[in-house]
Amino acid sequence: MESIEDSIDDRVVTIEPVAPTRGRPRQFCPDEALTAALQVFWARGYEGASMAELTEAMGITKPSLYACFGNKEALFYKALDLYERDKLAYVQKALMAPTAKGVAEQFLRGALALQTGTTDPRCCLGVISTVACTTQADSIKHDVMARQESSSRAILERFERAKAEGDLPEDIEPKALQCYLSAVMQGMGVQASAGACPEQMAQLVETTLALWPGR
Amino acid sequence: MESIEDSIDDRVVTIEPVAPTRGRPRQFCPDEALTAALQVFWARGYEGASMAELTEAMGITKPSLYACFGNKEALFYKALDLYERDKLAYVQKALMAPTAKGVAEQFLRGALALQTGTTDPRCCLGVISTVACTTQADSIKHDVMARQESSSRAILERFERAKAEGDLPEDIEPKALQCYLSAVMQGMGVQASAGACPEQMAQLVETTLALWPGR
DNA sequence: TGCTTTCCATACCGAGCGGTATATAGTCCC
DNA sequence: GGGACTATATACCGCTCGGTATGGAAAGCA
Repeated sequence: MESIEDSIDDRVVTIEPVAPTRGRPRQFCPDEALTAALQVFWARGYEGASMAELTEAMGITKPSLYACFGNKEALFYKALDLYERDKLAYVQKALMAPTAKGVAEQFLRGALALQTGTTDPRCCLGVISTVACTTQADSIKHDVMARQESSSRAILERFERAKAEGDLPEDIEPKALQCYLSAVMQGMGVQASAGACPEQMAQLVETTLALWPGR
Repeated sequence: MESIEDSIDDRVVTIEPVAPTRGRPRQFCPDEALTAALQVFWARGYEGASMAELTEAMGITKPSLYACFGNKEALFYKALDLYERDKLAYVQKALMAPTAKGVAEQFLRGALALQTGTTDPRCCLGVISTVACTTQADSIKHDVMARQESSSRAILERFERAKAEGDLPEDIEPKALQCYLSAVMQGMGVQASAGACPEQMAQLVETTLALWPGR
């Protein structure tokens, strides 16, 4: 299997910045099609989403999909970019909260809102990809893990600053607290995937906040 | 697709209680084969494990597998029984701890030991099955969720008793605390699946215990 | 009106999937 | 020894998978 480095390198959510003026114009909107593809990947995971499902949801045929997006793997990466941009926008805002507890609150409430909404699939796409990609798609898994790692590092740095600023007790290790917060959010994703009711997940968030150390 | 009710109903880990004295004797040990199958399911999930992988790991051919275990679904259920019996034995012991915090500690340390061992796959088979079964295998998913639900109920009842006994603060809801503990353990599974190092996971356990309310 | 270029629709490809038909090998009862 | 019976080995089934070849349709340019 060949790598698709070139299609990974220029990761842009907008597929075709400038429309070619020659030839038959395409009869679908790439952004809308990508949004539909994201819904399918989000609901079924990378390996669980078949090309038949994808093309049907996107409203296009397979040759159109391959011409526009490359292949299944490249399509997933572009959908992942869209996911990060649209659905994970709360991450940047959360990191700017004034205290460590405020950061945790923003993260937990953001994840809760994402996972108890009615329009989008439940669970976190990252959790699905991390746990479910086993057979061939470990390049997918590694990429998703790398993205999660970069966000974990941002939280860690924020918590280190918080400890310096006195938001956290002396006996709390920032790294441990970041792992802990990540674990709670990932656990939320698993429970959402299992169909937990929104009230329970809200209780989970409140409990975590009630037990949070420091301010 | 036909249901396999009959093979689900008589769930026994030991496959054939009495060996038939007639005909050619089978040339493998069903229990050993099932143990090998469990390792494959555990590493790859239900849908990720192919019959080719399973038969190779079990050291038998496909007709032997089908004659002895039924089909892939029945094999998974029997492997799941074995998993619960062998790997989740700590659950029963954990419920008998004297305090709520003791229960949580036993659960967290049991899950930690299971997920940082070197011989077995990481992550929790339940988490894998809950998150990863999307396409056809929702009967698998529902069965796994039902088992998890029964264990959740046992924790809930234990926490209700703990609250009556004064182990938990008044403002802590047992149901919320059970969801919280489950989420932390499921999050541990996700991180183990992502390849987190044992030290980090141990820190996660310690942090959770340090923040635990009550005694 | 050609001609080039790009996109769409249908049908198809090899590979792998879960599952099985068939024939052969091995063990007990008579 | 000869059936009856059961397990094994090989080859195969229909199906779906991701991906593609091919021919025709729609646009700009001449």
